[in-house]
This record gives sequence, structure tokens and C-alpha cells, in this order.
Amino acid sequence: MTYYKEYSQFWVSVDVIIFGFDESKLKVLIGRRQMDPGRGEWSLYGGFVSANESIDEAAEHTLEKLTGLSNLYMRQVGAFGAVDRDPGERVISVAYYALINVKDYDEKQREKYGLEWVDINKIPTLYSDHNLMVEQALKKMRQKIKTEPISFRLLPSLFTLTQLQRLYEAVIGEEVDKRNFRKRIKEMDFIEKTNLIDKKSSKRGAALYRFNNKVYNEDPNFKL
Amino acid sequence: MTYYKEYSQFWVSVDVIIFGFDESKLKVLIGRRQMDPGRGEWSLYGGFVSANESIDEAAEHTLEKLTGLSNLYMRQVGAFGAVDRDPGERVISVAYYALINVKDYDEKQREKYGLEWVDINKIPTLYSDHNLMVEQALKKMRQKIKTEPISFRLLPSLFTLTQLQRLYEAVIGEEVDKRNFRKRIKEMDFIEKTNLIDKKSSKRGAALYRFNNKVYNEDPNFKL
DNA sequence: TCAAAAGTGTTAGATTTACACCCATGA
DNA sequence: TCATGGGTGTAAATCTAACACTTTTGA
Repeated sequence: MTYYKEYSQFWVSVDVIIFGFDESKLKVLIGRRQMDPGRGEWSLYGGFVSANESIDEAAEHTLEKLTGLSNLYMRQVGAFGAVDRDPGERVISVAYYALINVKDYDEKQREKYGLEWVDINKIPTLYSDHNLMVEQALKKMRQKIKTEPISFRLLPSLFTLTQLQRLYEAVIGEEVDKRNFRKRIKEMDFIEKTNLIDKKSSKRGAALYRFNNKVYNEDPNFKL
Repeated sequence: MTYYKEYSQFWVSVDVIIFGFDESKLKVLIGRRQMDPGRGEWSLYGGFVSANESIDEAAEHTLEKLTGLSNLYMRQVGAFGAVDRDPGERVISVAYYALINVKDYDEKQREKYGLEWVDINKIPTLYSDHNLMVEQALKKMRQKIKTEPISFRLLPSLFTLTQLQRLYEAVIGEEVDKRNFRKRIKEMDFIEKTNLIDKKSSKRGAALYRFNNKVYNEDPNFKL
């Protein structure tokens, strides 16, 4: 503490907006806050940054603790720093959003932390400024999904085009034309048709597709 | 300090990327760092967040102190939190970018703080992770300038279409077609032609335009 | 008189949107 | 046999991109 001792210090936390996709709905993982103040209120999951980790790492640790998964897609939303944002103390928080495939996520893990998947359109009032964080995270994600292949982080590794379309619609919040959507998909060589058939979703069965990251890297042109 | 005492606290600073436009170039205001560590290195201007202000306010205060101007356009870039980003101590910094009209900015103020306008394409190595901050700020600004009327924050209140075009080109980093550019401007009713003529830029003289915010708010359709 | 910047329209090509029917299958 | 979701192509409309010459005037 040699250089800056005259200045104030703050607690810094991270809050993670975890997006998942299920039943054609975009969902967020929220839980009941486990600590005071605000114990019992609906809240994002978060954690404090500790001295030996970067903010990014703190967010990764939080996410990994919660999901048991690593290498998830995660991006910073921004820093939230209103003086009274936390009802307890002055805490500055950095929000991140992460994408997970709901099927990879262990239900036991979910129950252990008392978390629930909540439809993005039915989010209750959350602790502190967490509603704001979710809103901003969604806005960022909407941008990204049009220009980067992040959809695949929310889907199983094999997916049907209808699933992909429903996901896209859930994220941008409006319906799109099936034929036009598929036309665009066909132009992206890194979205590969397998010869596997999904029989769960329809009687006829739907072709299963796969995202080929190697092909994508050779010609990273994604546009929805 | 009742709730979170077990957790670490951090210094939190703000760093401001101040963009200006002059001589058809996009510029950033940087100076020689006035404090240890890193005294004398090229650096963004920043300041520590204090206990009684939000991060946004801290950024506004920093900017106002530096420029003597208030109500400038400012947006958050994000939080930077690598453990060793600051060579002195662990400091988490939140970067902001601001837009100013170089002509509104008092030269005395600039000299007082030893600041220089540096071409965005000729930025020297800066203190800490400030180069990264500038890069990210520019990326964000590039997005914004296409969909929101922020150009006018970088220009005098009366400007010629050539100035507007040069600014746009400087920000996106490529030249655009004059006729197509002007066609798009004509469609935006909130960019109003005045009957004033600027004689500085050419012998013939160029019509001066003005951004009408009231008209913009009635039909906020901006697209470059 | 000429150099320098201002100002102005048209056309071809590319992209986007709208739209409707047949297919395969399990219940 | 029929209800359900899967799959497919074309044409009109819109948007984008390319392109060159005339005007004005101060030096």
C-alpha cells in the first residue's frame, strides 16, 4: 500500500447472467440470495473478487462453482457502480453473461444452489440492480448472436434447424421466416448437416446439424 | 463494514479516452503520467473513485476537471481487472470514452495538464493497459457512430457535409463515396441545412448544417 | 484562368422480404 | 387417414455501390 493509500477502497463483486435455452425459450438462471442483506430475494449469482484473481477469473470461478462446467462462453457486460446499488455496503459489481447448454447442466448442481431457469420475459424483481444487468446483458447478446456463432453454445452439439431458428427467435424476440432463415444457414459451410436424424421433435424426423469450428476459423463469416 | 468484511477491497479508478476531431483526423487526448508508478509515461487521464461518488460520477468529475466542460457525451467501455495491470498496486479500472469538440476545449486547460492530441493511428505505447482501453473504446465508438447521432458531439454546432464525412471516415477508418454519403444525410431531417456558408474550407463556400435534436427525438432514425 | 472543394442522379447488382405447398411418419 | 413438423424456390421490392461532371470563386 505504498502508492495510493490516500484513496478509498471498495469491495468488487462479479455477477453472472447465465443464459440457457429450453422449450423454445431463452432463460436465465436465478436463485434466492443466500446472504444478508437481501437474503431470500431473487438474485443473480455472484461472488466477490479476491486479491489474487482478475475480475475475469473471479467470474469464471463463480460460473464454474455454480455449473461444474468450464470453458463456457462468457463476456463482460460492464461495471455497475451507483453508490447505493447494494443495500448493505458500497460494492462495485462487474456483470458478465455466460451461455450454457441446459442439457449439460447437472440438475443436482442446480438444486444444490437453489437455482431456477426463468423465462427471459418473466423475470421477477431481482436484488439490487440485477434487473438492469440482465437487460444490458441481453442487449449485448442480441448484437452478438447476429454476427458471431454463439448460438451453438446454447444448443446441444447436434441440433435441428428448427431448434436453431427457435433459439434465434427467442433471443431477438421476434419470429423469422423459415425459408429465409434456412437459406442463410445453407450459405454457412461451417454449419454441417450430419446424416443423423432427430426423431424426438417430429414424426418425420429432422436432420441434425453440427457446428464445425475448424471450418468456421478458415472462413469466419457469420451473419444471421 | 458489517456485511462483507471477510472479502478483499480494491482501489478502483476510472480512465477516460477523450476523442476529438481535428484536421480530418480522429484524435485522443493523452498526457504524461503525473504520479508514481509510471511517472512520465504516456497515459490516459484518470482518477480514483471516491467513496461518495458512483463510478459514472467519478468519470464525469475526471472529465470535467480536465476539460472544464460538462454534459459531454460519455459511455462506459468496461472494467479492466487483470491482477498485475497496474505496476504499483492492484487497481481495478473502469474505462470510459468521451467525445468533445476540439474547438470548445480551452488550450490553456490542455497545457495546464500537459495533454496532447494524438492521432488515433499514431498512439504511442501507453501506461499499463491503456492501449487496450483505447482500442476497445474505438471499437465501441465505431459501432455507435453508425446508429446514433454522436458525430455532432465531435463537431462544431455548425458544420459542413464534408466535415461530417471526413469525421465518419476517420472513425470507421475507410473512405466513403461522397454522393452516397450525402444521399443518406438528406434522408435525415434532423440534419438541417442552414443558409449560412462556410468560406474557410473552400473558395466556393460550403453550406453549413446543424443537428436538430428536437426533430431527431420525434423520429430518431439514424443510419450511416 | 485555373486550382480546389462543393454539389448533384442514375443504373446495375446485391440483398432482403414475402409467400405456399408437398413430404414423411406415428398415432 | 390425418395431424404434425420438416423441407423446399421464386419473384418483387428494396437497398447498396459504383461512377463523372459542372459550379463557384479566390488567388
